[in-house]
Amino acid sequence: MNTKLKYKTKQSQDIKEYLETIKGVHFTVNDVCEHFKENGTPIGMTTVYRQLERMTGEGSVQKYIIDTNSPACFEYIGEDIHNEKECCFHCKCEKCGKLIHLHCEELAEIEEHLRIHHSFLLDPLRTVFYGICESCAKAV
Amino acid sequence: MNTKLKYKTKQSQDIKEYLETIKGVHFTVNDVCEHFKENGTPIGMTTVYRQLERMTGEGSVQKYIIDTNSPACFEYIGEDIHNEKECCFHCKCEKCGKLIHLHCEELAEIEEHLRIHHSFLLDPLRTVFYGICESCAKAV
DNA sequence: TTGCGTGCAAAGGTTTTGCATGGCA
DNA sequence: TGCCATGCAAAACCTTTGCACGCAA
Repeated sequence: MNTKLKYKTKQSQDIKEYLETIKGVHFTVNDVCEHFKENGTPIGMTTVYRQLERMTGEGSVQKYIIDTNSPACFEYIGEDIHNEKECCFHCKCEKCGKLIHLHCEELAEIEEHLRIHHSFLLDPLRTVFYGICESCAKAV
Repeated sequence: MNTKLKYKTKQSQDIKEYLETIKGVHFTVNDVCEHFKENGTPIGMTTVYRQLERMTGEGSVQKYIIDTNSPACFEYIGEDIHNEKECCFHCKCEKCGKLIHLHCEELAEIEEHLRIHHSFLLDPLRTVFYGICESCAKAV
């Protein structure tokens, strides 16, 4: 599945260039397609899926599955991931569906706690905290 | 969506009875359908979906989304969950699929932290920690 | 009798696959 | 020229929805 890219095609380069501009931001396959459609140089949906799958395998892109009936969510991390020690968590609002990006040192301690006390190696990129966000809580 | 059950139908009772026998084990909608098909009293797929959705809303069933291309995973927790003030977390091993129940006071602090520092009301029943369990980590 | 739950069929949406074409090396 | 990446179309898949029927109260 994680086939290496052997040819440098215009599409794969365009996708990578675009992802560089939205580093750290969540997006869907459709978002990418729309961008290039508006840009005047449309890229096939299948190609986007395949490129993202490849990049996910390489580690430069992270894939999140938020809910059954919403499209998969991706995030471009970049190729220098190994330099960053920063731990990233996600909160998903069950009401409005908003996805919140958390870079919190204190939460990173969870990882340590689980490892030491429960012998469980947490995958922070895959783990999503579900609950109610601030604005939705106020609305009630 | 989370409509209350007003009539006690044979199907909803059968489903609940079956789930009692597989408490704490994860299953798919198809698993439930297959059980009743083999049992000689088939229950429609739609009904299973709707009952599980209702129970998820009530909190007696937890829903997990493991991967994009695999069906949603459910777990029957039971109805006595609300009597427990204890905070219950789940860890899911990404390799063997094992589901680990955690009753840890220290982890309950996450809830408080998210509420105070991030204004996020965590839903512990919905939240799953993903990672690698002890035995799978040793196997590597 | 009232109206809720059921279940079939169909729709809806996301993701994957087959295959011919075009582009990179 | 050889072969990979592309992209259209179609398939595959899970899940939801519409609607008529049957059953619980």
